[in-house]
Amino acid sequence: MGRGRVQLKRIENKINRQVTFSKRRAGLLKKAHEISVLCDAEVALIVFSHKGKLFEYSTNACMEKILERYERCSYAERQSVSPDLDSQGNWTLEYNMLKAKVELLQRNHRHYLGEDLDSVSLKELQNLEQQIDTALKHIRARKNHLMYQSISELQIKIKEKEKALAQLALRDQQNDGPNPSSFFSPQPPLPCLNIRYQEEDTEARRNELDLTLEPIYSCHPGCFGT
Amino acid sequence: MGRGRVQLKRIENKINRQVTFSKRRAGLLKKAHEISVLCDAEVALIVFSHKGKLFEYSTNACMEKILERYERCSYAERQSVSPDLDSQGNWTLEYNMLKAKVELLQRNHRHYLGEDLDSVSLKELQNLEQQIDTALKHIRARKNHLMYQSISELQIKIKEKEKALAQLALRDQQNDGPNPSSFFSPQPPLPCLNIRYQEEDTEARRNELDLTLEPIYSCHPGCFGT
DNA sequence: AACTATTTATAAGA
DNA sequence: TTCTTATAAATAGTT
Repeated sequence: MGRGRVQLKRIENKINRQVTFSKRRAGLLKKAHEISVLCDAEVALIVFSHKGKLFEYSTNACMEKILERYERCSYAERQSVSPDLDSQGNWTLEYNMLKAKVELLQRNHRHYLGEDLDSVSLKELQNLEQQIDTALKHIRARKNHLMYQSISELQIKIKEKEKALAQLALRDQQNDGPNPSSFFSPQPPLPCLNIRYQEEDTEARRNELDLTLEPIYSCHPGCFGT
Repeated sequence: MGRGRVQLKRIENKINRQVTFSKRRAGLLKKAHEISVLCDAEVALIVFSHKGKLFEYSTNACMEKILERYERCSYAERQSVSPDLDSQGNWTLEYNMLKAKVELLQRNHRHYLGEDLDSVSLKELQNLEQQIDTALKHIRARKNHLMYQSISELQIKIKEKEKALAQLALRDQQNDGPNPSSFFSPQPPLPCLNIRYQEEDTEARRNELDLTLEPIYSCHPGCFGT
């Protein structure tokens, strides 16, 4: 488009190059705008001149949005290109803080399990020991509480059963006349608690309330891999 | 450029729009490439079709570099553009996973401290108790180990001091002739260990090795605020 | 996808 | 730079 064919190679003449740059830049921006309007496309065009001057066009003048969209879309294609420096500003700060937090918590976690203690000082060990000792007391207290609770519940249940049986026996007696076999004495409370039943019951309740808790105390928590 | 003038407005006919988009897109990419080569310019061109498909051109195929340069250059112009939404695409996923991890770890943490046990089932309490009991044993073993170690070190130190004193006494004796006062018996090992010294010594070592450990076991770890 | 009549872009010159 | 103009390129509508 012009007098004489154009070879696709750098224009060596500085003046010519500058002139051509101005003209073609205008054309390029115009065409970018046109396709954007005509075809309802989103376009971002960034041009740096040889001397470093910046020219840009973006649909609806929201360059950032388009660049963001670009990063999102192109992520699927590239696998691990470093993310926009731009985006790193706030995100990476918080992200890295979170990461540090996780690491600290995990180390913490190991220490609470009595692992990786080599780097822990004597003073810290003493603190740790005291905290864990306290924790153990709380846990045992809570456990005892739960067990006493279940004992009470079981005893109440047994009493209800006894009452029901007694009423049934009474009715039998009224219907069939006196019957010595129905005059059994109330059963004494079971001396041996059915702890197994208690466990299952409690676990069932837990599963209703909090499904995510299960793996926490397992020895190999899947989601906390190194 | 074509049969009939083109109005700068969205092409309503879907087929037409799609065709025009294809043609003009090719032209635009070509022109972007041409200005890049002819004028030694750096160009980044991003086009999203109406349907969301991404097309791009960038000088030397280094889009990220150019976008970074753009961000750097345009930063001076804009003052406070909101952080990239773009970055959110990939980031938020990982970010949210991290956040969940932190929450889980923190809950874990509280449980290991014997707090917030209301939602923990009896079975879990038993696991927890056992794990913490084991941990406590490890911690106490490690603590004992450290204390025995420091006892040994202190005893060695004392022996060395004794030796030095004995030699000094010997020399005094040789230089000044026999002197009954220099014939003191070696000091017996201190019956009471100077634990305070030990603590400070250990803490000093810890501070060299690991500055970040300090707040872990305090009751109000600053960086773990709610 | 290919063709072609036109419009547009632009290289060179002023 | 900007304007002009001859000509190359791009492309709208058609096949």
